[in-house]
Amino acid sequence: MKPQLQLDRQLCFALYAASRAMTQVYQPLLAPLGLTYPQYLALLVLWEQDGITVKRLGERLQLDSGTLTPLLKRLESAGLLQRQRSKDDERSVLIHLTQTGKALEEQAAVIPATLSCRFGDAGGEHSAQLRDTLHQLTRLLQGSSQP
Amino acid sequence: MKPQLQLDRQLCFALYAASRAMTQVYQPLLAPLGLTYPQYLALLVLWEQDGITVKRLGERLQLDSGTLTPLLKRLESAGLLQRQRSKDDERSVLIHLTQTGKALEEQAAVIPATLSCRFGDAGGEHSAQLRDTLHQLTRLLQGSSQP
DNA sequence: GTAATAAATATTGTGTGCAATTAAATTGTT
DNA sequence: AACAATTTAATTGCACACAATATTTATTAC
Repeated sequence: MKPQLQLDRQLCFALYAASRAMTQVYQPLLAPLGLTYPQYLALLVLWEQDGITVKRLGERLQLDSGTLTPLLKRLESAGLLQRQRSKDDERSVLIHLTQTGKALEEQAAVIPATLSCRFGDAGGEHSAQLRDTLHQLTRLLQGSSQP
Repeated sequence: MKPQLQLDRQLCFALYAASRAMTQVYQPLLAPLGLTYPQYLALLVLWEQDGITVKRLGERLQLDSGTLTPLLKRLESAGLLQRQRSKDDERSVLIHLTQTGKALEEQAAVIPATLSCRFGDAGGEHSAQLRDTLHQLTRLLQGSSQP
């Protein structure tokens, strides 16, 4: 057995397990809103900036059209947003929240509060530091594949 | 706009993005071995402990049979392992690496070295600390859903 | 101004993840 | 022993991720 291959020593597995555990914590909070976790992330972006393109959304979430197109179609048929070709540049598709989609932000607003109640420090100093470390790591990892 | 809903403030998104970025770094290193990233993780466990059950593997990876059964079938048809019902308890399925599956460990062994070369500290103190923090977080998150 | 190139999205196909259900075997209880 | 409850995998169905390709539109070269 090669020690450098032990599962529990792998940063990659620690990330993978933590990310999935996090998703599972969100899932019951999102179910009442009829959202999946990636759909929620997409809406976080749209609540910040409505009327952006699929490309811009993909940049924020680090997801490509292969993932976003069907996801956005589902949100569209749920009545939360509309997709329409840009008139300036007909290659682009603009995403606009509907009133329903905008209104959902009110219900989503309680989620972070619920989580910090449940986990104490979840919104605090410690978690902000971890978050920043992870963002740094992400940049480092992404930088390596595009020299 | 509600500040507590900003994407970049969410620990959950930092995790999600980092985990996917990590997977993408591994992907080109695993492709020559004919492995996907979750398949690699499963093999990490099996190189540590051959002949375990699907249940035990699922406990280590935090994955259920819905994910593992098809994944293991693919590894079986790739000739890396065999699945057989336990004679002691016919509910269980034992997983045994083939010679090919065992031999693959040699090729996989260079992956951690490649990564620490590329990222400097990737195998060092700093990353070990991040890894432990993430494992703690995972335990915290998992504990909350099963009181 | 047209041909080549690039950019944005959509489509296709494969492989996860995971909830929910099913099926079979084992264990516990009476 | 008989039967209920539990355990273990497999199956089904849905929603991502993502590579690869196709399609449409815009930009660049000439």
